[in-house]
Amino acid sequence: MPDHDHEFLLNRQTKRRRVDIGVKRTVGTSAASSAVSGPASSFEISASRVAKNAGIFGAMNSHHGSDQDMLDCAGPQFGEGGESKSNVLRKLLKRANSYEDAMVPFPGATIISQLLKNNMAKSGPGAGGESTFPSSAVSSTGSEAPQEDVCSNSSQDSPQECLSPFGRAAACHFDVERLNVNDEHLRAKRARVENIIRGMSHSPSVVVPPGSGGARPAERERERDRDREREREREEEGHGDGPPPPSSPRESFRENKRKQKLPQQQQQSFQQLVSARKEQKQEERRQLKLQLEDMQKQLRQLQEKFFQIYDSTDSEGNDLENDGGNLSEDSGRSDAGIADGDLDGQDSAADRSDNEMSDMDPEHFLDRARAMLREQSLLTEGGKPKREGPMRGKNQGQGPISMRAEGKQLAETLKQELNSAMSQVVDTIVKVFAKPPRPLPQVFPPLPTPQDCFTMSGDNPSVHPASSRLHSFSDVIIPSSMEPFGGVPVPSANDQTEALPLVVRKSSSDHHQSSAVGAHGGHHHPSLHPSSLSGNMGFTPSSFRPPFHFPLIGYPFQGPLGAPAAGYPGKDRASPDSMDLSRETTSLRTKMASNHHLGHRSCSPTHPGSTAEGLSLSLIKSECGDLQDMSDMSPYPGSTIQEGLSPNHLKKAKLMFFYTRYPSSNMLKMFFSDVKFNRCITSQLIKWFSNFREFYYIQMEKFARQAINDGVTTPEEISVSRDCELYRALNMHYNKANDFEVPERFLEVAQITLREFFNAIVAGKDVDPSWKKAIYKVICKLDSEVPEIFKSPNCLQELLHE
DNA sequence: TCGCATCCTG
DNA sequence: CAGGATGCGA
Repeated sequence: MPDHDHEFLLNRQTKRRRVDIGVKRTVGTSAASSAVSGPASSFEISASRVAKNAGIFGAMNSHHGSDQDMLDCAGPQFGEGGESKSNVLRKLLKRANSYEDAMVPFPGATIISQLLKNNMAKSGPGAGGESTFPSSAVSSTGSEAPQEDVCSNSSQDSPQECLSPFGRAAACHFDVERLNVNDEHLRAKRARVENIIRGMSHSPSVVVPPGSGGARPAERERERDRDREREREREEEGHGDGPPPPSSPRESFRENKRKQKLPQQQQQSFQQLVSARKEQKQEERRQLKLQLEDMQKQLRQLQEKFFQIYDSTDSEGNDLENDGGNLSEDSGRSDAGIADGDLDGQDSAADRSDNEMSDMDPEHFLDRARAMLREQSLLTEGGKPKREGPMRGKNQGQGPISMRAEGKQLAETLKQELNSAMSQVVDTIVKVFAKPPRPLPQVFPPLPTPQDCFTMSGDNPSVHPASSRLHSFSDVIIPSSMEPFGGVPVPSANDQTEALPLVVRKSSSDHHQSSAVGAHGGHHHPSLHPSSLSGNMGFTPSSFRPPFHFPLIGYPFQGPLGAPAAGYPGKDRASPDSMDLSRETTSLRTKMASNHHLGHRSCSPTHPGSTAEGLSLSLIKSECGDLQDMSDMSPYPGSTIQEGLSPNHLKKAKLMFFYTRYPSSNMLKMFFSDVKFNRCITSQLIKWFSNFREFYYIQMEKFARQAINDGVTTPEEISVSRDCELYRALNMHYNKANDFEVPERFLEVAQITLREFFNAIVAGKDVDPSWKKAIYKVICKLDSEVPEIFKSPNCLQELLHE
């Protein structure tokens, strides 16, 4: 919006300030904090999170467990070493995130290298007192391997390792002979475990976050080379404390790191014990890793099988024929997949042979799945014997075959379910909208009290009171026919076009539907309703009611109403109006949902006036109890309720202005009985008349002054006729089409008003800022009765066709 | 304080 | 014609 002048701006700002205050209050803390410190703090939060994640990335153990780990790590130092060590290991392996998750940030080779390196370091030269170098420089993968990396590695490795540098010193004292003896063994083990880990990191379930230094194939190669170098290095170091061979700075850093871990002074026996335990643990870890790897393998197999199942469901039709062919293909595929993601070839066979037993686990699982599927098929297809998997000649191929069949069956079952659900939904909808005319439930205008609602629907005991209540809409009665929709707010039910909610209650509510569904039918075209529902109210959350309510034309507010039936063909009468409405839709500036295009016709012939007039009645009754018998008085029953004011309503209001300049809200409700009244509608109508008056008085003042300027001296000289300028202006404003004969009384009132203005101006009262008030007081008493015809929602047609 | 009416502005 | 601001009366 353009800002015009300072005052406007000021006003705006004032208002805005108010709003902002409110916002501050509601959004309050976050807004205030975000003003200055908010972003910073949030950044800090996220930064800390990142740090934590970095911890996770940098360490096998996330920081959640680090405290405990540290405690555990500290344990051995105080004497309960063995127990806690194995506990730590178990804990590590049992971590909720699973081992492989923890491994993720670690290139498998690196982990193992680190682990083994730590182990080796213990058997490395006892060059104590070496300077400590930043461990980050040791990173073999180029990823920043922070100190905690080492620590957490070692924490998983051995508790003592966490106690760097002093605690580590204990662990890092070593036995040279033992190293020599174990070196080869260790190397072999290491290679093996590295391969395992590589295979793990190949596994599809192991996602190596990009940029986290994950072991990519090329990197792995380099890694392995580096590790070999390291081993060579260690060998050299192990045979003598000679100067480290000339190596790259990286290598020297690595060595320095190793030296950093070297002990200063420790008792040999304890170290030996520790070393022995380390060996044990190493073995244990290896076993565990192997197990883990096997489990991963099984997981992959499972994935393969499920993929096959879904493939078969996707391409059903030819899978029966192709099953045999696919068998080998599938088995080959799965084998290939395993081998591909597995162990770089070497050791894979041995590792797999280790775990043939555990291969049974997925099979068990699959058996269970098959059993379930069979059960399902029996239930759904009357126990048709299903083709069982043939003899289990091949372990790999058998699963896919039967799984294909079962998967296909599963797919069929699902399809059947979906089809039935969909057909149910469709039937429901068709029933709802295509049933023969029955008493139409109608959209209620705002019902201030539930009693009104009951009054209206109370005549019919079949209408559940609750169902005719407001449900989730504050001002809309959801007819009982909506109950089949799960009693959920209609908007959501319509918004969600999926069958889900419907399906859930389809059968249980079916007869509800059949009884209540008919209430919808009427003259509506079936196709009309979905659009109206989805387009106008579908997106309206039940908790949110727009200021100008969505139309519920399709849902007349009331079901079978024993109310007076006037047998009025409302549709015929209303349709012209609705046509007008649809023509003028675009010009309508009202914010309410423009429901007029559906407009004005959902009344049934049998229960016509009871809808609209009864509605207005209920409204009026709620606010002024003396009008309860208006339904009998109303000669124009038979229209439906609109949720908003249409251009025709505006036109009608303008015409009404010829009779009344100060209509009461009750009068408005009476005369706009086809509108579902609420506060906003009332305000809008009042505003309309206020605007009419504004224009009217402006014209009066203008012409009064003009008369004065023209030399008129006495009010008697002033008269308002149908050919005077004033009349034309007014007529142009309120009766633009000039298709309404302005009542004579209006001319009189205009004349009186003009003279009042004239007198006031002549008397100089216009210096008083509120000088018009006296005039208003006079004019407000000049209202005349508005013809009854204006009470008809279709008065425009009637009036304009007369 | 609320509702209404007017005034002002767009 | 609508929205906001303001003023006034109950």
